Formats: sequence, structure tokens, C-alpha cells
Amino acid sequence: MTEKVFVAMSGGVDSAGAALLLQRGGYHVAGVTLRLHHCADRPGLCGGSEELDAAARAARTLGIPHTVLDLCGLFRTAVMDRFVSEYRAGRTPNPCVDCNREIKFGALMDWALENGGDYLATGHYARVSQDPATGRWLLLRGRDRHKDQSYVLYQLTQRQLSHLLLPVGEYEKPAVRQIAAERGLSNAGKPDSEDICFVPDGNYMNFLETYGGVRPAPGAFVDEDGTVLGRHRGLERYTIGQRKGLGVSAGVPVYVLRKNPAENTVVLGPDSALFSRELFAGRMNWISIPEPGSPIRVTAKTRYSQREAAATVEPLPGGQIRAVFDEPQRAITAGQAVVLYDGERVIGGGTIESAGGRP
RNA sequence: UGGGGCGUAGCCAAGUGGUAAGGCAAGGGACUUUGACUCCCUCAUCCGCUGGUUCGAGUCCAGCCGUCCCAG
Repeated sequence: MTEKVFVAMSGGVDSAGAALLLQRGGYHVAGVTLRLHHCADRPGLCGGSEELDAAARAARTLGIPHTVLDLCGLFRTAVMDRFVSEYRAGRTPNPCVDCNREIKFGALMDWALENGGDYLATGHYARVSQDPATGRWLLLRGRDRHKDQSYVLYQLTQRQLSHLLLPVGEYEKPAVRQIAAERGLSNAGKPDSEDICFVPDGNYMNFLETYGGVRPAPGAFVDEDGTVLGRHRGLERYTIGQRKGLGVSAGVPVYVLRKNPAENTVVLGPDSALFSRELFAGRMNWISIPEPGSPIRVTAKTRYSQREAAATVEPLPGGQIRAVFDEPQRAITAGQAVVLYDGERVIGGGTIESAGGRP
């Protein structure tokens, strides 16, 4: 009996390509698209009307059934509201991680399995396999190194991985575009999506104000000695390592080193002051191995588009870890994810809580 | 108001007779499924103002304005 797979179709080329590949692979394929936004519908909004139409069109081209699942309410509370509260707390969140955990591989996967699906599939550039020795499900990097998205999937559980198919992870992006074009999919040449899906214009500050009710409070830019360098326009506007948009002319480039919510100050300094060796992270999820009982050697990424760096990870009580890098890392930022790798495998990951151990 | 210094783009700043370096900031683009970083491009028809000398002045001269320091 053929297995049934629901493909999460965003309206983009990758998820349409995933559906096409699964169809060719002999699966019984159905498309499902999430509606994530009721109002403020704008072009390019993931889970918005325009993308729903594009997804439906792709499904029609492929001749597969297509349904829409409305998860607006959950998306608001689990992703958008959390995005706002994280910024309010002075951190820099990665909403895609939350969305993957709560929405795509949470509620959507539950729905797919409850509705007769054996699997859920997405268009992410990553791979799933099973460790022949331990039987554990593994998350591997995508074949296309440049598009690898394993970083944003580090919170997947064994159960989720066991029901997950990531067909485009075996391909290079240009190849996906090509087979989509050959099959007549109208979104084959569609530009890669960027920005946060609920902030398609990239103006997240505007989102925080209008949706989140954030009232940015101006304060002082200071250097590490406390000397005032200028006025900032609200802590939410800045993230660690940021250079652009500060409006401070110090003769040399200056970067955001820290945010100090208690004083409502932003500390600026040279790039060299951004490097630190150590970080603490929580909310750990272990994939390729059980939670370790002693320090392990890994490579780790502290940001989505960053090369992994060698580190030693020490498990701490309460599911936390302390990671010490061989070489100091730039702009380790609270709220971002640290993802641990062993070659192609994702070992696990967590949310960065603090950085320390300056070089 | 006696002596001296300085006044070049938003900020800093080179330039001392030959037709406005550079850095920071800013704007635009590339890159990027988060915020960023990085890279590329752009950014003074004009040098406090007004005259003068000169083939030619930001550069020399005079006056004025502004500003800083010293001064009994």
C-alpha cells in the first residue's frame, strides 16, 4: 500500500519541488498550506493570501489535492507574540525556529498524522536518516551547502523526524528550480524568500510598534567607559554586533557590544571587543545522541549564516550547556540558537542565554 | 578687544598657487528563510563672507563675521 504524505506548500519553489519529487517517488501526495495571517495581508507574506494562491496553483499543476489549514491563532501566540516579548526582554529572537517547532513540525505535523498521513514533508534543505547502530533518527545538513537549513530545524524530536521527509535536501537549489520548471510549475523562478515572514518589508521595528505595542524609549549610546557617544532610538532597534543605523560617527566603525535594559543604554565599541569564547544555552534538544553526561567535542554555529567552529560542550544541570570555543566567536547573541554538529549530523542545539569569557 | 590660533561635506580631517585625499556617518545595491556582519557603489562645481593679486587661489593679501587659547 502506498504511503501518504502531506507536503507543506508555502507557495515557493522549494516546497512545490518537494511535492513533485515525492510524487515521482511513488508516494500518495497531498498539499497543505498554512494560513497564518488574517489581516495585514501583504504581497510576499508567508501564509498570506497571495502565497495561498501560489500554493494552490502549484498543486493544481501537479494534480494533487490541496487544502488550507488555518493556524492564525497559534501563530500569533507561539511566534508573533513571542517575537515581541523577546525583543522587549532585550534579546534577539529567531522566529523561524519557533515557527518550525510550534507550527510546521508541531501543529501541522499533528494534523497531517491525524488526517491519515504517514509523513509530513517540507521544502527545507536538510536530510533525515536513521543511525543504523543506535536506531536514532538523524538530521543531516542539506547537500547544497549554500542553502543548508538544518540550523533552523535543530529542535526536531525523534518522533517528528520519524514522520518527516525532506526530499529537496538531496538536491542543489538550481536543480530544484530546473525540475520545477520542466514540470511547468509557475513559481520555478520565484526569488528566494528572505526576511521574517510576518515582516515582509524587513521593517521589524514597525511591526513591534504597530502589532506589539512597543514604544521605543530613547536613551544613551555609551562606550565601555561610560562616556556618552550619542542618543539611541530604543533598545529594540539594535542587536549585538550591529554597525549600521547607529548614526554615531566616532571616526572608526563602532558596533553594538551589549544592551543594558536596566539603564536603557546601548554599549558601543570596536569590532575586536565583540569576540568571546564561551556561551551558555538552554532549552536544549538532542538529536543524534541522548543528552551527554560529560563534555563532548563538536562544531557549532551561533548564527544562521556562520561557519561552524570547533568547541567543547559541557552539559550542565537543568538541561543547559556551556560551550567553549577553540577560537573566540563574534557577536554571540542572546536569543539566537546555537546548533551543534558532528560532520553532517546535527547533534542538537539550544537557545543562547549569555556569552562570556572574553578572549 | 592687546597677542596668538583656527574656520574644507552631518562629524573628523588631508591639502600651503594649478584646478577638493581619506576615515566615520548616511543613501543605494549584492549577499542572507531571523536580527546582523561583510562586500560593492554613491555622497563638497566647491573650501566662513566680501573684495584684491595672479594666466590660474582652499592655498597669497585686505576687511568683515564666527570660534578657541593666552594676557596683565
